[in-house]
Amino acid sequence: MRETTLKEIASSLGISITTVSKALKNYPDVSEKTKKAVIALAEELSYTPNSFAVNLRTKESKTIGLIIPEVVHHFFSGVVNGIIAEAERNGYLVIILQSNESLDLEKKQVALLINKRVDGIIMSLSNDSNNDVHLKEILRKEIPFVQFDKISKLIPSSKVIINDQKAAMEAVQHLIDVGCKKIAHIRGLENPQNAIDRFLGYKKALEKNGIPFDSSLVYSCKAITFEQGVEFAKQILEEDKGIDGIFAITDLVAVGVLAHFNEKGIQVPNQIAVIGFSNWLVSQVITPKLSTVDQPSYEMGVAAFNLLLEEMLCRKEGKPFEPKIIELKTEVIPRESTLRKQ
Amino acid sequence: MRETTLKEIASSLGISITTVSKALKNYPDVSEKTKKAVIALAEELSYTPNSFAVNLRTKESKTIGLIIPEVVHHFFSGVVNGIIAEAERNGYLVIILQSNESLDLEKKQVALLINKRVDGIIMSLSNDSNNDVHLKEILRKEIPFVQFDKISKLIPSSKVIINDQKAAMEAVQHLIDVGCKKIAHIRGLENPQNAIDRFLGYKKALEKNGIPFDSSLVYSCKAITFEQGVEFAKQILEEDKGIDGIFAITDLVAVGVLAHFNEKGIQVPNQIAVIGFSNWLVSQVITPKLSTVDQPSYEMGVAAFNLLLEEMLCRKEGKPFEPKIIELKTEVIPRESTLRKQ
DNA sequence: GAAAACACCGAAAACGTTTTCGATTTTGTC
DNA sequence: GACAAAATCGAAAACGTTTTCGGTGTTTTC
Repeated sequence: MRETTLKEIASSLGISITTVSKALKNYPDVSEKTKKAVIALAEELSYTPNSFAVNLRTKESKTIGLIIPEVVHHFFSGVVNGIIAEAERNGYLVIILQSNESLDLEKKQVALLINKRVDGIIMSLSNDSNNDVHLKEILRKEIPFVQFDKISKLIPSSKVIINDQKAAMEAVQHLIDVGCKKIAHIRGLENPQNAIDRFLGYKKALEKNGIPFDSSLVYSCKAITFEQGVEFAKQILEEDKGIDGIFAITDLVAVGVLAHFNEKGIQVPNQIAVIGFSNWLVSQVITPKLSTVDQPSYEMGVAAFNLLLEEMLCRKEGKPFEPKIIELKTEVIPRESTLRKQ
Repeated sequence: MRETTLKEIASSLGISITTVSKALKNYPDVSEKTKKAVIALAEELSYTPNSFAVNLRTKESKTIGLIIPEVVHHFFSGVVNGIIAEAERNGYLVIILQSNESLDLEKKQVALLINKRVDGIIMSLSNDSNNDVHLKEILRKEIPFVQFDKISKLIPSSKVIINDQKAAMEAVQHLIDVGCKKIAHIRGLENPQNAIDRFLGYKKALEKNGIPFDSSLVYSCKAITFEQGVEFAKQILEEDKGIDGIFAITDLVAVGVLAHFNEKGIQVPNQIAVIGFSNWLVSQVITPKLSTVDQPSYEMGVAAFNLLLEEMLCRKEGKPFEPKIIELKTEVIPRESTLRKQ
């Protein structure tokens, strides 16, 4: 299947390649007559420009790269949606790579995208990634770059984030508002900024309400799983410390807690109230429905792409670019797991 | 940031571009000495070939396109994972597009991929897609093409599928095996082959066990949602037909059913047993844990890419390609929602 | 010592497009 | 009718690579 080229149209019409090209791009120095003829023939032969040649000539591919730790995660799926949709709306395609939380893989993938010469890169870092040379390389090459969600504060690029600390504070405040006096926190792994910030938010909320912080009420996940939630729920019941509220690092873990409480006949929320984080699909279909904090994932994707686009346009004109940071609003969503009957 | 080119290396070493290119690609007609020199300098200048130029010259981009109805779906996330991982392992990148179940969008996206000149296309069709011209166009252009999951039987391309009918039969057989006598089916939308095949499997299983088919026991979803499950559960209880088993088109719907039954105090599985389909994450964390049918999503992605790769290699050598169909095994996963205490 | 074989290199074409700049033709003006 | 201005076109370079094919010069063979 030979594809039609400008050359074919040109020779078929007895004019030059230049003129054909200009006609199709509506240059002012081509007569209406020839424009019509060219466009008609192009249509007939269903001409479409060879993007490889265009890329080479224009030095851009209208393609961006996206690296995320995992697609399966509900939150990332939402972001991916937003990025893809917004990119497409602007004539860009998206190459997606998954680091699977592996720093090595992440480095390889950055290198891959750089030498594919994508027009820009959007990333959410893997847990161990921080200030490494592969991220600096992106900046050094002046490749438009946006970080979102799991970011490195040390890399001065545009960013789209939520205020995890504030969001966590609000979640814990919500527990306090419904009457919880002794609130436990099931926190995430050690490294990720997310986990740290949410923990700090938990602490601050307690402080603000004059509740003394008690480190024995903090349970640290070894992995972010349902089973981990079940386990801590079991432990909490056994320890019988009088905990009446739990803030979990994420919905999946919270659901594990709920499952165990259901099994043991613990009344949620009246005995113990539970709130999660991220508004996973599962939080809406579990019994009792899980209160949580909604992260605007789709909007995050849209914002990330738009920041990238801004930088791409700016760089194209040779101007220097000033990174921007967008902080999106989160929202506590109260559901059955915290709605106490007074 | 100027990127190093072959030309720069050549003039810097006082040799021709040709020789540099050959040296880097380890051609036999370059002396070891010049090879070493070239490689050393290339390393030093951190040369990487301009992929735009390579694409143009070689007419391939080592990039494939993937169109799916939605990423958020747990099953598709798994497939995407498999495709991306296997593609990367073979030096290919993946451009992902989402049709959002819109035929129009799907058509545009196929056109987009075609004129991006991806090396191949993998697709799961939107619900209304079937035998349309955009799919035929892919074949006509002899672009390597693999369909998976939601396929069109009318388009002769390679395919990776599960046997929905057989899987559904096994699910229903499982219900029968645990003692269900009157089994309802909550089926999917009208068009998708999936929904049709699962319905047929339901019917066949009944037949095989001498249970008369009763069309009033089939409930048709208007949308595949949790709420739809709740609604049908309500209806089933109100109608009080003596239904003691339910096979739902997918886990999400089944979870809706369970939620309502939980609320109404219906004993699952002893009064009514429930089985879903697809093994969503949610099925493992709901109470009672939902029996379901596991679809090997990751393996599906791997298989799809490998079929595509096979065709890409074949076409490259100018040979004709014979489409292959791979059928992957599914497995009934019995959990609490069907495990009756005898 | 001539012929053949071999080792090494480079010129040049090709991939298909975009854009600059100069050339030609047409139109307008007095 | 002469000249300027405007309208229209095309040659050619450029993007950076890959690959064919021919040309040297050197070594081997009998």
